[in-house]
Amino acid sequence: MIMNLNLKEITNRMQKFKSVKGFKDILPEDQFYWDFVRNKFISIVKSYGFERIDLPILENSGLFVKSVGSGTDMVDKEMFSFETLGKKKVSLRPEGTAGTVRSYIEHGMLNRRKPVKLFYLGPMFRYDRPQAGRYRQFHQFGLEIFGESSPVIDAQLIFLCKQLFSEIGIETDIHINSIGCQDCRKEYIGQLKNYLKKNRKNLCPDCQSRYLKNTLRVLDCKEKGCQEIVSEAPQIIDYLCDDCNKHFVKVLEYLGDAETAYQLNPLIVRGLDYYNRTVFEIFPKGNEKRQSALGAGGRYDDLVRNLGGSQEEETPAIGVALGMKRIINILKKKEDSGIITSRTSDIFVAQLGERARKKVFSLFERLRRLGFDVAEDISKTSLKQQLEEANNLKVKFALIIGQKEILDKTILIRDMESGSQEIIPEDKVEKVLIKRLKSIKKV
RNA sequence: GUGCCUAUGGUGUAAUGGUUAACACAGCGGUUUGUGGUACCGCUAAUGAGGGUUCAAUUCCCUCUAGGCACCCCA
Repeated sequence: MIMNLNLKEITNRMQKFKSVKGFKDILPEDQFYWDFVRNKFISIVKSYGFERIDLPILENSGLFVKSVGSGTDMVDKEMFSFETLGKKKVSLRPEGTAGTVRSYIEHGMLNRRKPVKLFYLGPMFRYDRPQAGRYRQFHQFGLEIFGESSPVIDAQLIFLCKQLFSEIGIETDIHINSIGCQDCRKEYIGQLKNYLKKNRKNLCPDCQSRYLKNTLRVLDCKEKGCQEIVSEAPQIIDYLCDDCNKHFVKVLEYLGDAETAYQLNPLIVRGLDYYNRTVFEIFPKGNEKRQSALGAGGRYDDLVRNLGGSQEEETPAIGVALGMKRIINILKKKEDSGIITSRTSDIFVAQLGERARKKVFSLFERLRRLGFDVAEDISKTSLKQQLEEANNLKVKFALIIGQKEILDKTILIRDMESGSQEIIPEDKVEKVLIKRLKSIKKV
């Protein structure tokens, strides 16, 4: 019989079968954190009127090319794409908005009462090089609102994000900007190019190419030289058209009234093509490094039409995506997160001998159906091992059934804290347990 | 894709160019088999892979692999 395995030997042997780079298991001991965050988010978001939508992980590659945009790194270099046996080009979704919009159009949701508020959660995939807070499969919680252009919606969504985090004990900084509509952005990019042209020689090599391909991204370059140049650059806010400007001012106004602290950050431009007007990013308080962003979002008023939705009717929209793992990492670091991180129960059912063991089958089920939080370790034979497990589960009472109890039709009830025991008739178990658990909870 | 760093039981750490690689936690078992938490005892279990230098390598060097970090980009 194999007593103990050498894990190294095993992993060497199974080298080829180890988990794929950047793809992680979520182990049982971490599930408490995931459940905690998911449950909180879902319940809050539901009370804000969002409905859940579950979308396929695989979409036609074209969907992302058209929405996120060719020319973005996400689409050009980071998608897990392949051909199906039917020669269709498909990709693992690198983000959630595109699929949600696709579904919105495909199922005629434009006929629903507006605004249509949806939330999703699930894995996304990007072929990035893994590092702190970044994985190739990562989990997002996303919110999308369709059919409402009012700036109050922008403000509400941002406000809601702030609430989500504060409810799980994380304080955040919101960075916000407006990148205008297509028209004013075009105007601005022209101006920016003009300005950068003068300093073009001093830009880093990356920015040289950004200048041509994706001028806006020069704004959030990390190079000192570029930052200096950028600090003097024209800001998009000064080039917003009337409508965009009004919209943005209103958003800030609503946020101000809701006492949601925010920071104007003219350097936020977002890397995806579909954004317009309001864009924002959420950071843990005091930590504004790019890779620690907990979430980001913005308006995408033209995306529905661009993906083939109603051409006559406007479908303005806005959304946000939150990175689950980064959130959980923060919670795990916090000593006092208020999350119970191990399995617990109220009652443990222990047995000694074959007849008692058979009895426990039905007793356990009887108590469980009555709503008790009950546990067992039915494969064990020694009482010692069973009480040990009862202790690990921090149960209040252990029920012990052995030969004697079977014959007498009784049950031994042990108070795990005090160690005192009492023999009670089997048919009174429920009553006694209810009474005792109640009295404990009162105290 | 570019640069840098790391690799010792399941986990966290220690030590060494030379006898049996140490410690803690976890796991398993025991302290007379119908009693957990505390205590005591015992057991299991490691130098990522390959090559080189050397009488001798876990230690020094190279390659590979894996992991991490920063950049890029992003949640």
